[in-house]
Amino acid sequence: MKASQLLIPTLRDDPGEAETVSHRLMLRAGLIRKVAAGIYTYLPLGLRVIRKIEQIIREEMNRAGAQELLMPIASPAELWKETDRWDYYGKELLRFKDRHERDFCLGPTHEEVITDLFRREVRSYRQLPLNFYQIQTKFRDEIRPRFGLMRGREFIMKDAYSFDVDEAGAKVSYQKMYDAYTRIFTRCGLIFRAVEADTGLIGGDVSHEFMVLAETGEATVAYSDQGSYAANLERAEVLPPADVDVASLLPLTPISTPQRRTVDEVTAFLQILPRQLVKALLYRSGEETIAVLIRGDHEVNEVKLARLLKVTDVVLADPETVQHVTGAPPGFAGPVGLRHVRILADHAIKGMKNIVIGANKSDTHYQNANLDRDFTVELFADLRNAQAGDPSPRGLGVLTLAKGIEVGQVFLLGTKYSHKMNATILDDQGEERLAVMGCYGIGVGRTAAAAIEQNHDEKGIIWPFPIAPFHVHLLTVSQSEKTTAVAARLYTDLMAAGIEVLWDDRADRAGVKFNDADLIGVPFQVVIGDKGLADGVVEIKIRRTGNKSRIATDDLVAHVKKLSTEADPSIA
RNA sequence: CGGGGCGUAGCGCAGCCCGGUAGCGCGCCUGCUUUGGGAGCAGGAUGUCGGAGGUUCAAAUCCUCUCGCCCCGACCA
Repeated sequence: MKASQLLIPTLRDDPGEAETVSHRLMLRAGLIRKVAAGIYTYLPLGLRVIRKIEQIIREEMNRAGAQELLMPIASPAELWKETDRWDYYGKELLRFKDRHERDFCLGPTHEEVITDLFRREVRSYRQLPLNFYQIQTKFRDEIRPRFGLMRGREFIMKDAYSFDVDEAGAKVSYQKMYDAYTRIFTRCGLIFRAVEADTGLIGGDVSHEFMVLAETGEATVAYSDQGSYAANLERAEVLPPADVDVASLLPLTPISTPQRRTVDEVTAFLQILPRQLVKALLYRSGEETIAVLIRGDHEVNEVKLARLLKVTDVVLADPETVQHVTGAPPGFAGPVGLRHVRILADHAIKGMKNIVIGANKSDTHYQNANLDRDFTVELFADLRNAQAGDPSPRGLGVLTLAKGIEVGQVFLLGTKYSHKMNATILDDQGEERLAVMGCYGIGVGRTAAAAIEQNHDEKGIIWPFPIAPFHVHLLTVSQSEKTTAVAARLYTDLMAAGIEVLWDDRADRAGVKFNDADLIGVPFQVVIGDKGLADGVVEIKIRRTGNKSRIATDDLVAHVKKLSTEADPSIA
């Protein structure tokens, strides 16, 4: 296509509203424009990238045996009430009423709608397994949309739902999707890891997230430096420590710690290490208050805590509650003499001796507090975040932490939805059985954003070839008749050879075109000008490496074809 | 929702403290020159100063309310 006929509003300056790399570059390169917080228009160039990613997804989903359909974006409240998610999903579900005052919502995900379809249309195990997918706009009224397409409220998602007659079949379906996802993100040119994940609101038992490793990621991934173990930090298991402190018990001693509340303040004041101190944190879960003991240098993992308590979420208690429960302001809580609340502790506490801990009295801590002698713990559990250097829970290597962008997640749902919505089929014995489900999502726009996070330099985007908006950016750096004529011919020839070409035919100066081309990030730039044509050559620049070479005009098409095939074998 | 910040021309910003003519750079339009890494000269257009109310002879500027947006935290593809 010709740049003179496309809206590609590149920006010379960074827009003030964008901080992250992908958000900034998407705005600057003219891929997207904001309409409202977390809601964007995809401009022609941005849409081409989206369509490329969708196409890769479509091919791999089809190859994995899934079938495409399209569900509505508006869905009636009744379906959501069947699974209780009308209440459970909270404010993220954007609700509205139609003219007859009937409740509707914009679909944030489609388990209810697809399960409804399934129970109406599928009767027999002979029809299974089934896997339906769609690529569609979702709406989640996020608390805080941010980073452009990374976390929008309205976003394009591929969601798939598998139905099997039993758990074993569901696992096969799950594995097929896992494999398809691996191929999809590989084809998109991303460096990613599949990690064990928490199941959150969607529910179910087994889940993996596909994380694109990037500094700007919102999630933290813990992975073994030697083994295959990788998990979202929310879920990463921590083994109980092997070593036990064998020191002899010293007498419990109160010590004045005026105004020293935090771990840093107390340890500095007492000249001890954070690992010799235990924090007692009070959490609220519904009406209940729970004390959690955690080593000074560790962090509580609230997802683990909530799972242990079998609740959906826990929050730190407010200062009033702390005062009420412990009799002291926050910063001085401890298990010694603490009554009326359950006391849970991380495994690491078990082996500690002579610890420093809050005394439930303002400006006071205890030294040499000891388990059993001075306080008791109802339950020890894995309640902390993994840290770099922790042994891998699967025994091989130690954990490393990295930031990741979650571009996809797969869930083995089991019968959570089929049970609530009574989605049954007849098995080979003529018995009614609940369908066993899985669900599988990919954030399409987020994948594009993640690709930019991973592929850019100071000049702009460097698209991986398979998802680039165009393959070749043709730049005419002269307005001469000869240059224009050669460019027109190459433009046609390249397209005839199946190459997607963006021809910058604008009357701008060379510098403007070069800079825009580097910003937009099409993999190959072909520069046509009088200088080169005098020698019968054009120049080709590889955006990623910056390497430039001169190619005889007549050899260009074959050369580009070869480069393209190397860059994406699947187009051969 | 809590904390922080910002709304002035298409974009990036100054002006606000200390009330009185709305400004700069880029972009845009016209003409001439230029034409291989964001051109030069000349001329030109563009603002409900986010909105409403108030104070004042006078408000971008002070006060009150309100809306929007961004960033940090709790949620998620």
